[in-house]
Amino acid sequence: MKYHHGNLKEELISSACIVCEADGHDRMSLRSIAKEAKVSQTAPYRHFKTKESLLAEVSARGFTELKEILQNANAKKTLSTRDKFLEMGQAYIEFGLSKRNTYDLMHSSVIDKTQFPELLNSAVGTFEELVYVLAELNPGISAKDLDIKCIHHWALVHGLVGLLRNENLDASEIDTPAGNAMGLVRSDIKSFLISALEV
Amino acid sequence: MKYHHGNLKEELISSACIVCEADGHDRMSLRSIAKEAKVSQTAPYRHFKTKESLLAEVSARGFTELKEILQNANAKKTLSTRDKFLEMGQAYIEFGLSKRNTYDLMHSSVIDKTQFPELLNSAVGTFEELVYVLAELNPGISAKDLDIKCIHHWALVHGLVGLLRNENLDASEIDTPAGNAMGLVRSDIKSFLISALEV
DNA sequence: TAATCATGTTAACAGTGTCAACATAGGATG
DNA sequence: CATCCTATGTTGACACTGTTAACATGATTA
Repeated sequence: MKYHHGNLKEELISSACIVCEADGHDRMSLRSIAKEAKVSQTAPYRHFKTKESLLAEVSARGFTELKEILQNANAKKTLSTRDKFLEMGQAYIEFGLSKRNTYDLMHSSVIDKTQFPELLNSAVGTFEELVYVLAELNPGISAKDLDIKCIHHWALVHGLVGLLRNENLDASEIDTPAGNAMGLVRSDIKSFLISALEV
Repeated sequence: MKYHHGNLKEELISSACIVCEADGHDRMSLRSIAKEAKVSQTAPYRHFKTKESLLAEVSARGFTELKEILQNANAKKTLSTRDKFLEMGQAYIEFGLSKRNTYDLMHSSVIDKTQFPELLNSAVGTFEELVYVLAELNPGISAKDLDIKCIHHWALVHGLVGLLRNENLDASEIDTPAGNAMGLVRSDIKSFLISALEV
């Protein structure tokens, strides 16, 4: 029986990633993941100053994963630039919908990103990947217009994820225009992106 | 000294609205708002089954207020349809930025909207207001295309609020393209909307 | 007047994040 | 090799949380 765990920090983070995605970050307790690692309830405090710090780590991994996904979409050499762009949009939305709770955490206000510079960098990194395609897609565009275009498209997919995820509009049994349209969009995200992004 | 309060339910709700906006819904405790109403910590349970029910009420009021704001923007008779539409977009974003924490709650997953039909109705109501302007702006459009257009524009403003609110990208001292662009957009939301909505 | 019932209170439970004080092990230093 | 330091673990405690059960009160109604 060893007193020291040896790899506790890493185990806590990866455990937290799993629990966060499964239950949501607000239902995750430090104590429970400490117990899962078969360690006392205060052991995590040797590696994370607060619960928020651990969550920041989980969030950062989410951004890293998202960035990789976007890079992969953008790296499909057989596709045209336009199609790579569409692929990225779809990939982004699919990430938001499948890693629902992680995505929630990534945009949650429980973590003050200004206090976690690395996390901020990860978040910013996602944006940069978008800059590359849009620059390729709009040759000769000014830097300012390019940035604004990025915000525009980022906001669109981010907002769509939010609507599809949070509102439960189409999951409800109530028959509403909003719900019906939401279901329509969800069933064919690519068509929606084509019409919305106008590319 | 009266044993019965007389108007506790209403006072709890309005108190919760204030605390939620001030501190965020996750930092609000039932006990604290009970104390604020000078009532025992379990008194709220005579009026709300759970904390979630009280938050649902707060959320519903947020949607109602947002709907009124949008209606007001849409009711400015001196404006053209196009300008009314822009006005609505701006009003939506300003609401999201000024009532930051309330907006957070409204789109938070701590409330399962399917369990609160009235809340779902309120949320859907916001959407309907958008349908009216867009129908006026696009005469002859099919119902399906109209709904999809609504989602498109709703997602855009919703997503923009999310980016401007949560990321802290432009508030950070780190100089990044994302941060700079975010500041740019924030400083002139109307111009952004004109370019993004392409109306 | 008497009974009912909505609305309040008190006491308690299990669970939370966090801190202070203590224990142990393994590497660095003499 | 012996000793100390430091990183990393444990135990115990504190104040706080949502929630329930059991009881108290007072207004409405039969």
